[in-house]
Amino acid sequence: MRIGELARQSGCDAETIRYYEREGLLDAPQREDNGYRRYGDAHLVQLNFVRHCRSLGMSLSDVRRLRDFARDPSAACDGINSLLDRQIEQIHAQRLALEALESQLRALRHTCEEGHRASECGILQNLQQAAGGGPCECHRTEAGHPH
Amino acid sequence: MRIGELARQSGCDAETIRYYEREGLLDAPQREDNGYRRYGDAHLVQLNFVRHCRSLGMSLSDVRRLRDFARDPSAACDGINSLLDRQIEQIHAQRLALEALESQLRALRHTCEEGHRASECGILQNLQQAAGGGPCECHRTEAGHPH
DNA sequence: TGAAAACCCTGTAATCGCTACAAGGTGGGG
DNA sequence: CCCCACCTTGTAGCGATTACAGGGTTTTCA
Repeated sequence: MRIGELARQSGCDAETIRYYEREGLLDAPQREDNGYRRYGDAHLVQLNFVRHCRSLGMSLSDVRRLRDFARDPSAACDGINSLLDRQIEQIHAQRLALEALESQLRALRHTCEEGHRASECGILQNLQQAAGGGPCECHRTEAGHPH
Repeated sequence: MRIGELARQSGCDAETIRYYEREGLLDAPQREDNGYRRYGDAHLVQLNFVRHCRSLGMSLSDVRRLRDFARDPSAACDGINSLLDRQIEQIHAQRLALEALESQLRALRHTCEEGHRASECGILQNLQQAAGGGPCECHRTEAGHPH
């Protein structure tokens, strides 16, 4: 199949496929006489592998490492396990950070209703106070929360 | 104060400060005869404002918009509120995505213990199966989960 | 006084994972 | 023959920094 067909079957943009080839994540395909890339089913599997890993939040260099493991079936798989452990740890930390962020933003949001002028806006007041070194709703400490 | 001092007081790298100035997030400071930037306390407050908004996950263009609101105290603050609402919605969606990701990764991780060879590694098997169009632990449907 | 360390300047390129061109070649149908 | 869809390579853009290179200036310490 040609690159457009591979793009359709994988749901991946043709330019992204060429990008993966340049980055060494996809084997370079044969070429037709006119220079067009000619792919086989093995390329589709390779590409799905990359997309699936990406959907799990892995970086392209992580995908490259997994591909290397897959090509050397006798190698110890401890590297795979620790790669996943690191990935889980990273996602976990990001999730905790986003949870904190969301509650900070909600606290800040509660300091203003609609229809004010900017000078009376609790949100803006909080942000400006914080910039001046003062306290703010979004970064207040747990102790002493009035709710 | 000079840029190094401002960097120390704000906890922001000097190169980042120059970048903010180029991007119009920080007023251009006066210059000494030798061309060095000379900042006042107002600049520190401006910079803290930017850093605080960034710590809430806002983009630089959002910060610019907030700055514009802060400079026009008589403007309606509805724009500020909806900016925050959009920001909350975005962070919320990201958090949900990360939660799903984390549980997918943990499910995948459980398919392998240490000390195997790569060919026996459940993780790699799952990833390769998924690439071939088959089922995988990380993206299985809720129904029929054996645990 | 003189040298070294620490600071400052501008401008440019790198990061990551794509995405979007520009400028051209190829293939098949009406 | 023309048009449209497809393919090629190469280059530049996104966002928010970070990291130089290649210079000039100031401070410090012996």
